[in-house]
Formats: sequence, structure tokens, C-alpha cells
Amino acid sequence: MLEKNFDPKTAESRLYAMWEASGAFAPTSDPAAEPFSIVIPPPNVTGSLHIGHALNNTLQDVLIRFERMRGKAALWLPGTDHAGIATQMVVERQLAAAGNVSRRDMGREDFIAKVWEWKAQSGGTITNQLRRLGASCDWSRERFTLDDGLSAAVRKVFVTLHKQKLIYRDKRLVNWDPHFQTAISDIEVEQREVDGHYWHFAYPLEDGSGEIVVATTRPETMLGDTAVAVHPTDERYKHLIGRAVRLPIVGRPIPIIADEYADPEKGSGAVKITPAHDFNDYQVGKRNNLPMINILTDDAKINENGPKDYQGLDRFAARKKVIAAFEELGLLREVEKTRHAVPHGDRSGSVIEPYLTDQWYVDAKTLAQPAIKAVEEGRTVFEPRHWEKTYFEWMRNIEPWCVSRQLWWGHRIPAWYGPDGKIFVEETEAAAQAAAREHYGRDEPLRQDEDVLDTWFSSGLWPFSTMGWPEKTSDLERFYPTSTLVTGFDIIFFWVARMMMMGLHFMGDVPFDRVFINALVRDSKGAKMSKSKGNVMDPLELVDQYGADALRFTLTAMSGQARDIKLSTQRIEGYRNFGTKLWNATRFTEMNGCARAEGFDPAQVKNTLNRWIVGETARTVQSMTKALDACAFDDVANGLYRFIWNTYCDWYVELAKPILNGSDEAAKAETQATAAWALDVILKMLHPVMPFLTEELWAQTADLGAPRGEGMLITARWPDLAQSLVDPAAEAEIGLIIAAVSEGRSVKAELNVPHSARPPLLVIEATDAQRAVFEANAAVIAQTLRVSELQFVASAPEGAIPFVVNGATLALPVAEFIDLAAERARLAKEIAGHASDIAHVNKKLGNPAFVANAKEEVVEENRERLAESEAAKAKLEHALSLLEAVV
RNA sequence: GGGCGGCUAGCUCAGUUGGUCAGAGCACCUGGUUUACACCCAGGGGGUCGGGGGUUCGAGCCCCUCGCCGCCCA
Repeated sequence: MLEKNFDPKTAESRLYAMWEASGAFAPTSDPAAEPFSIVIPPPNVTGSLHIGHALNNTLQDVLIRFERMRGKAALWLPGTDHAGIATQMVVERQLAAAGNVSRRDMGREDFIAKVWEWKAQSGGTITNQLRRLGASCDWSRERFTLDDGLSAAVRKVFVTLHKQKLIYRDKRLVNWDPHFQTAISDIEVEQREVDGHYWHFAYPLEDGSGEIVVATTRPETMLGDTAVAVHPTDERYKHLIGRAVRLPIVGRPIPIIADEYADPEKGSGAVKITPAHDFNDYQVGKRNNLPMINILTDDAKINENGPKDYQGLDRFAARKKVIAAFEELGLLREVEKTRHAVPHGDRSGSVIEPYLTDQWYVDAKTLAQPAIKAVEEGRTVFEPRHWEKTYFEWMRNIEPWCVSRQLWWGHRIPAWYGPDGKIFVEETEAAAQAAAREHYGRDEPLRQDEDVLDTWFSSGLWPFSTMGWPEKTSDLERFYPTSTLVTGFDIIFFWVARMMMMGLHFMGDVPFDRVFINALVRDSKGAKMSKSKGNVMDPLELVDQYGADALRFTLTAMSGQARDIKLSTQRIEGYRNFGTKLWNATRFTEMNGCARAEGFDPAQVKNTLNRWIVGETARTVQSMTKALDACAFDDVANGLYRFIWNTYCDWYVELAKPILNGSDEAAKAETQATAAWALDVILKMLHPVMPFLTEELWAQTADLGAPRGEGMLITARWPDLAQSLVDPAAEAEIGLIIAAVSEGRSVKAELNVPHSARPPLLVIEATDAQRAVFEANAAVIAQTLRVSELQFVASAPEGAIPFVVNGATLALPVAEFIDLAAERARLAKEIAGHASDIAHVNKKLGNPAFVANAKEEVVEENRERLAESEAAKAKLEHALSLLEAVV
């Protein structure tokens, strides 16, 4: 006998260990099986599971378990990302907290050793947390972006792109993070609106004949100004073009140039140009061949190009000093408050400096073209579809991708420099040396590039590097392109787009057929979860509290088309209850001898109730299969919830009770078998979403009746039930019973008939078919509706309360219990309901245009509806008149 | 400034091609020792589908417009 409740705490780890040990997570080796593959979005190797991971991985697991049960060779390939900047940051912070020397003092090799140490220590955390969730990844194929195979793939890709001139070295402005002292890519920059000022500075004309006023939010950059620009058509300044101003503080003469970048509407119409420290100014500088003077050091202090007394000053201190100097010189014309966007590093949070450096760039524009085309042609489809717009928007305006990082934790760039600066890009040092020997005619000492690659460079290769590329492996052959990628919209640019470009370029095919973009999980008020806000929900705590299945079901149910999910524990609790409900339904069937019958064929079932549940089950299987195919996760969860709770438990089990307690042994045996059969189907359908509870129930019911011969539920076959199992006659019959019982209950409750009262149910008017149904099901109806019996009478006795069900008139003789006023009110309400319906339909049918234009079946439908409402209303009005007569 | 998404019951959200589409869960109210389940059962109240206009015989669903809210990119 089943315990009263499912105990996730003890069952989950036991079941997971059983699955893993059985090898169920690996794709079947059956060569005939259709492949279905997913690569996991690799979490940071040293990270821990947050609620977003829980959602993302639950959905992947739902798909994988579904396809696995369908008999496909289902591969969910797991792994982790070295997460360059994030991980390096964590380790640096740890070193600092422990009072250790900084990484620079420590040296590259020792520092990297420290990071590997940290990886060894914490690297298993997140994968173990995924296990707690129930993720059925094939751990035998687990990869890490810095493992040997993936590193080889990275080098191969870099070298190949370089040879194809799709990777190049260039000196240009980059987004420089002074905190980490590295370049970062455009998308790692966050624009934040902050309060600031416009300082209006007067630059005196060189000949002393006047001044020109420029405004800036970043005064310190004036130390690197190399021009003042005005619009070529700006009459105010036309005469000044070609002349010069003397840059205050610095004393350098700089030209006044004409450039359309200067906006005559803004400020004075003149703008200072600092080509080495502003992206717009950089373009102006290039157009006008201006000198580019870098005034900053790597850590954003004024360098040797600044005036002596500014050198070594931090950028913000320099700003103050510049302002003070202008004030002193009498050249500060105005200070205007403003709000403006300031770039910040997404990891460091520090203000980003546009900074002139040598970096490696990927020609993203070229690589993007096939990636755009692939989505246009539908070779990769986004779900929900509208995310394609976001993807296109970015891809069509893509800029060169800066891939070098001045970090230590990552893939070292496979480029070596000769003594004269000549660059050799090769997969190995030996190859580089060979190339150098060839070039110089002798061995020369080479120095490897100090930089590492952007983390996203290696994750961009993930769908094929994890499968063994560049080797021609059987996994690549079988599982690439992958079937579905499940990820968040926040990394469409970072990751999805890069995988598309790399996959198409190196594999000649898209990396995935479908990209499902999952929502962002927020707190119950809709706020983004963050440590600083203290509103973080830890998925592991939720698993401890409610069980993994409840959390999984909740996340699945809330995964609609919306962009975010507002998660509340109340909801999780509700779905935990749902699991308990199913548990208890199983317990009930077990108590009532429900067991699988040898050779049970749902198509051969005789009893109407059983025929009905067979049909409902078949219908549900079909809709669930369809929904899972479409990644309609909310439909999956809601459909299962409704079928299991509202159909199977509320009606099938309730209506089956009299049979199970009755004396018709044949009907009883059939019901026991059918109940057990339907439950098995339920367990299968629910398994992808609630794997633990269902597997446990599967095991606990394994010995009841005929053996299933299917092994564990995780690898059992997904049900395939034909539409022909739906029996319209059974549906009509059970539908009538349900309607009669529901309506009868409603009447009793509204009239406050005491719970203990057992009046008979009177059948007054009904078609022959309906009468037959009532006769055949009198016992069930009596028990379920709690009436003494069913009586078939010609007319309602005085004081009986009539109600109309599917056109049939029934009544409950409960006059002695009820309050006439309450009954009058009830009847009046019912009548009013019908009256408004009649008015509504009459208006439609009275409109000749409607009858002429609407589809025939729609018109017919309305006519039927009108007839039904009118009949019901007439009956109730009659009842009301009788009631009035009594009073 | 450009783009995207949202605005449906107190709350969180479903509503496929316009025609029982006004729904679900939670919350709320009433009643319940109905031998599976109080993590339960039965019943009930509650919305002019953000405002306005249009197309149509008919609009929560299509078009226009306005208003908020959120996100992304400049």
C-alpha cells in the first residue's frame, strides 16, 4: 500500500541514481532511432544554479524526456563554460579577501593554477544541482569549454578564420574596462542613465580675436582634443573654418574644422573633438586626418601625453582639476545639469573608456550574412517567432567583434610575434616556429600573444565542438544540427547569433533547427531577482521545500509566450498539491484492486464510463503530444492538470466508485483494468514534467496485475492512442450525467438544502435516449448527487424545485427545506440569464445581413441556441408561476 | 530617437484562422467527518477585455490613433 504522501526528499536522489546508473540518459544506440539533440547552454563552471537555470533546464528536460519516450535517440549534451571574465573576477576577489597578493604580483602561471584549483573545488556544484532538478543529461558526454578537445577546436577556428581574413588585428577604439584592464565587446557594455553636467568651455582663438564655446560631459578629455568642429553650413562659424584655437591648459593650437557631425542645434553648434576617447570623435578624426592623442593609461589615469601636473591623476580627479582650471582662467561659461547615458562594464560596473588599442577582430558582417539568410529561409526557427526580429535587427547592423581580452583565464590567442613584430597565427607553437623559420630563413625567438579570447568565442562553437569537431565523429554525423536550443533572450546576441555564424561557417549547416526563447523569471511582483534586492528565490531551497516536481511543473505551467514569469511560492504549493492529488488517486485505485489486465485493449471496453475515460485519455494524449511538439509548455501543464484532476479524479474515479463497490463483477473487473490502464497513460504523459513522482508511482504499481514489460518509466514508450477510441455516444451519456449532477448540486447548494437531506431526483421531461441514460445510471447519479433514488414522474409535484439539463427537466422535491424567497431568486436569476441570451441571439438572427453573410453552420448554431434557451426559459417561468401560486 | 513586448476578474495569466471566448489557477465568500486526498470535496460572487475611432452582418482577436508600463538598441 502506498504511503499517504509522496516524499520527495528520500525518493528524488534514489530515483536519480537509478536512472543515471541504468544508462537511460544516453541516447539509444538503435541506429534506426531518429535523433533528437539539445546542447545545454553551458552555465559558468564555478557558478551555482539560480532560478533562471531551473526554468531553462526544466524545459530542456521536458523535451528530452518526451522525445526519449517517443523512441528517439535523445541526446542532451551537458557541460560548463569557463566564463573568462566572471570566473577570473571571482578568484581575484577571493585572493583579495584572503589577503593574498594581486594576480599581477602573483604572475600568470600561478594565478591560472589558482583558478583551476577553484574550478576543481567548485566545478561540480552546478552539475550536481542540475541533478537535483532531475535533468536527464548524458553526463558521459559532459564537456568544458577549456578542455583539450574544445581548446583544439578554438585554435582551429581562430587560425582558419585568420587565414580566410575573417579575423584580423586592428588598432581602433575599443570599449576599455579600466577595472579589469581589458577590452570588452559592444554588447558587454551597458548604457546607464545618470545625472551629469554639460560644462561649457570657451576656447580662445589663436590670434586672440575671440573665442569659441564648446560643451562636454567629460571635461578631462579636452586634454586630448585635436580639433573643434562646426557644421559646414553654420553661418555663425563659417569664417572661422581653417583657423585655430589655442587649447587651454595644454596650450596646443588645434584647428577649427568643418564636419557634419557638429549639430548646429546643439549647444553653441561647435563641438570639441577628441578622436582617441570618443567613438563619434574617432570617426571625425579619421575623416579629417586628425592626430589621435591618447591621454589615458590602462587604469584610466592621465598618461605622459597630458600636462605634467595632470599625469598620474585618476580620470575623475583630472575632471575636477580641468574644471577648476577653466574657472580660474575665466573660461568656464556655463554649467548645465543633464541626464545622459554613460557606458558601464556589465561585469565590473565601472565606467567604460573608449580607448585606442590593438585588438583582434572577427569580421562579423561577413559571417552574419549566411546566418541572416538561414533564419529568413526558416532553416532555423525562433519560438516565439517574434524574437527573429530582435535577431535580424542586430545581425543586420552588426559591427566587428572584438574577441581579444587582456585577461588570463581563457583560450590564449594562437598568435606568435617575431622579433620584428611579424605575426604568425598557427594552431601550435611548433607550427608557428616552423612558419617563422620559413619566413626568416632561420629560427627566431617567438613571443605568444598575451591575450585570451572572449568567452563567447568558444561558446559560439559549442554545438559542434562538444561533439568532437574538428574530428569527423559519429556524434557530429548523428546529432548535428541539433534539434532545439532552449535559452534566454538576453543572450540572443552574445550566444545564439555567434553559434549561428560559426555553425554555418564551419559545419556548413545551422546549429539548430529551432530556438526556443524562454522567459525571464522574476519575483512575484515582477522585479528582476538580484542579490542586492534580496528577492532571490533559490531553486534548491524550493526543491527542498516542495520537491523538484512541483518546481518543474510550476515553471512549465508559467512558460507562455510572455517575456517574464512572476514566480510565487503559492503557485508552487498549488502544483505540489497537484502531485499529491495524483498520488492519492493512485492510492485509491490500489485500494480498490485496480490492476493491469493481461491483454487489455482499450478499444474493447464495454462499460460506458470506461469507454468515456478511454476516449478522454486518447484525446489528452493527442493534445499533449501536439503541445510538446510545439513547445507549448503552458498548454502541456494546464492540459495535464485539468485532465488528471478535473476529469480523472473528479469524475471518472467518483463515477467509478459505485461500480467498484457494486456486484456487477464483469463491470467491476473492467473498471479496475481501465482505471489502471488510464493511470499508466497518465504517468507517462506527466513524466516529462514530473519525473520523480511519476517514476515512483510507476515503480510502486509495477506489481499490480499484468507486468508492463516496459522497464523504468523514463524509457517507457510514449502513448499513442487513436482518435477512434473517442466514443461520441459515451461522451454524450457521461456528459449528461455530469451535467445533471452538477446542476443538481448547484440547486441544492443555492437553496441551502441540508447536507444530510436525501430527496429523490425526479425526472420529469426527457427524450427517450436521456431517460434511458438516467435509468441505466440511477445508482451512480444517486450516490454522486446524494439523492435517495431517481423517480420518473409525469409532472413536478407541488413545491418541487425544477431545473433544466440539456433540455431535460429534472426536479428535486425539497420544499420543506427551502426558503421560498431563495428559490424565487434562483429562478429569477436563471430566467434572466436565459432572457439575455435570447435577446442577444435574437438580435443576431433578426439581422438579415447576418443570416445572409454568416456561415450556414454559424447561423444554425445560433438557431439551436435560441430554441434551447427559449425552452429552458419557458420551463423555469412555468415553475416560477407555480411557486407564486403556492404563496 | 529607433525597435520590440505588454495593458483581459482582487492577483498571476490563457484566449489558435474574427462567430457559446469572456476562461484557468490563486485569493475571497458559503457549506461539508462523502472510509484516495483538508496538500481535500461541493457551491458561489467578481471583468463595458487600457481610452477613442474604423473595417465587418459580427472584434478581446484585424486597421488607425492616443495613453500608460517594461525591455532592447542608439
